[in-house]
Amino acid sequence: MNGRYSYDGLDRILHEKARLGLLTCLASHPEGLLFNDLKELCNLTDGNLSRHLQVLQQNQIVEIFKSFEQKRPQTLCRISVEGRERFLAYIGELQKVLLDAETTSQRQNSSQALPPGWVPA
Amino acid sequence: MNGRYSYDGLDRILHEKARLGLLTCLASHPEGLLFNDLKELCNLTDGNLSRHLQVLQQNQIVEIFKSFEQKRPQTLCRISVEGRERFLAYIGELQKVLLDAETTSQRQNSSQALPPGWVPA
DNA sequence: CTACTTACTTTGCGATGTAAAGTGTCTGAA
DNA sequence: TTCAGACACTTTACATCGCAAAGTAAGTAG
Repeated sequence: MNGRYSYDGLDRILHEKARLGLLTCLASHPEGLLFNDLKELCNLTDGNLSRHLQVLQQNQIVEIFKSFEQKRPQTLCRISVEGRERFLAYIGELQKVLLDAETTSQRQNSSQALPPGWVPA
Repeated sequence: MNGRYSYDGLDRILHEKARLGLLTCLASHPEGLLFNDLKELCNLTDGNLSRHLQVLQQNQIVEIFKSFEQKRPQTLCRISVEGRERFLAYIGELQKVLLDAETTSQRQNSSQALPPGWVPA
């Protein structure tokens, strides 16, 4: 059996600070969001956002659309059906982590009271 | 103001699949755990575990102790007081993510019905 | 004395995330 | 009409990171 605390369901693609923010954001806005909206909502730089969207698109987690609005290029980003599924599965695993974390024993070890024979490394 | 979805509280050191497992595990076992217990609980290879513990120790998140039990070296690992604080703060931020994720709109976009003028990238 | 096990540590390297630089188009001023 | 600057991204370069594989050291069995 796999380790109780291995959390294999934590999809590497989604388990990334920036991308986790992006996906959470996109999941709450199923109609899609523009590049600049995403940039500000997730507090990312242009290059950063571009790169992460590329990764998400290549993994079929988001769909990217282009157009020209008022003579300027615009990028619209939308979470895909598959992306939503993967995101929900990921979130489910996160809930497991939180559940495990809540069972954290309250008693503190206070950096002392170690059986003899142990020396700090 | 920072982006609504930037999740700055997601401490990079803790926001790592393996280390998140390790910390969750260690937080639930404040008396500490042996190298091999951790290895199995978190389903990690020796090298992997060694490396992550080193990172966690250098960041004062865990304390490492050595001893010889039955003529074999033993490594005991325990979450530090500071480590527990950082872990709880991290978990708090995770809860925010889950809360945001739950507000996910149910209506699906079904990969269609896009305003005209948009073309797939 | 040799091979094997245990308990890790170190090394090497490919993959990843990010800042900085670059590209292309449009707009307004000189 | 030319040049600077804004806008909307994309590409590049690099340093960091995670991980598997190899290495170390000490004890044990044959």
